[in-house]
Amino acid sequence: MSTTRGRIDKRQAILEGAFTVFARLGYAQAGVQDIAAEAGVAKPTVYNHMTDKATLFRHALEAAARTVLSERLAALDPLTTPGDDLPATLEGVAYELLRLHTDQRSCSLKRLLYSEITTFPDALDLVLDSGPHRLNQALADRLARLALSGRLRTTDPDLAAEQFMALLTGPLEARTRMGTEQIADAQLRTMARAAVETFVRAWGTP
Amino acid sequence: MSTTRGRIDKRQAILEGAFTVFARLGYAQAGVQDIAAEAGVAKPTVYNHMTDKATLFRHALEAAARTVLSERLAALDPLTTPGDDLPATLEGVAYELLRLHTDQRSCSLKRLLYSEITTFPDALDLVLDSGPHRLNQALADRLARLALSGRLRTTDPDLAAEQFMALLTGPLEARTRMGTEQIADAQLRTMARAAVETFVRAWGTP
DNA sequence: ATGAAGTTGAACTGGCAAGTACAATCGACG
DNA sequence: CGTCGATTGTACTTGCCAGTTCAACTTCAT
Repeated sequence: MSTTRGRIDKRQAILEGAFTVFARLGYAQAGVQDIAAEAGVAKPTVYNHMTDKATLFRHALEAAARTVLSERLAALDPLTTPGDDLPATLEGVAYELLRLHTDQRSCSLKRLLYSEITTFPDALDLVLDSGPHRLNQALADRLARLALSGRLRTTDPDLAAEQFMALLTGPLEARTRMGTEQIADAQLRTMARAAVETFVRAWGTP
Repeated sequence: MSTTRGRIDKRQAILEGAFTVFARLGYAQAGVQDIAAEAGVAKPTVYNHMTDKATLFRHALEAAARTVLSERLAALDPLTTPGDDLPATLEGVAYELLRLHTDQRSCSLKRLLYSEITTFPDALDLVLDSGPHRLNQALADRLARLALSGRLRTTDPDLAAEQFMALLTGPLEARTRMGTEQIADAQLRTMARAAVETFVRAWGTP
């Protein structure tokens, strides 16, 4: 096997520590030393697992992206079995998505992507392909089912999914000051309600 | 006066050059040397005008933000005298806003903000206060007029403005791969139309 | 036990770039 | 013309940090 597991995989600790430190300081400011410390590991150990600071960054991003995506996909589950009250179900999902979109890891991931897009153009493929694109796809699938069963009037589920997410997460940027400030739970609920109301007014069945 | 103008103000050239280079390479990778070259100026001259690389960055951001904001505000003008066909007017404004949101300077500004938010927390105030917040305000004002004259059914113009912008620019992120790819003009028109259609379905008067 | 693989701390190298010092130059204005 | 201030090129100091080396140490499999 490639890595022995004498202790609980250092590799995992390194990736998590790397993401934490990169998120806190940015790529340039983060020292490999800092990362090693955060992971509870010596600097040479980092270089045992990763050839480069750059590849360390890429792998850390990739791991974080995977986690974030799976969380978001899970949040869509209630849409497969919507109760009698569609708006209520939508609101629940919307709220959950907002919560996930405002948490620490998501915000940091987005910031890191934006910041290093110039120096790591390939990081985009690494993350986006396993990112919003797949989430949109999944949401569109659910919405298509709802349209088929006559509970939505949209003819283009992909567009509907795109707009649903836009209504939901668009206002976040301004309200969280680009992810630097947390938002009260009550306000998240209000935002979810507002987004769903507009969406349903536009595309719901009377 | 603070700066003589023996030649056409170097200061301006420096700020523009700085923004260009910062946008191209990111803060860390951009060398003051590069910036001086881009501005057609010697390195010590840069330090004559700016004490620091950091303050140079701040001033460059601030200047760019001012430009971007004024362009966007100007795009709202048609809403003050909407013709008989409100959706058409909205579409025109929407398209113009999309065009501005996808241009080089806007994208770079957004990227730079996101990337250096950790190292320059104060840059947020510098830009955001003169940024989306004021644009939202202006748009909300226009929408309030429309609501008063019975052409929109919304009761909360601020919310309406927020959602209009969200519907419009939300889909941009995915489609431009976070601002790294340009979008065909025709597609911008389609997106504007889609956003306006949904907005009008939700809040327009029949 | 014993040896292989991995880990550790510390110290070292090398390169890169911020910021500065300085002497030569340029341009404006009296 | 001559002076003053800003500008220029160059070269230097300085600090930082990625990446490496190495010898000592831990862990585990056989």
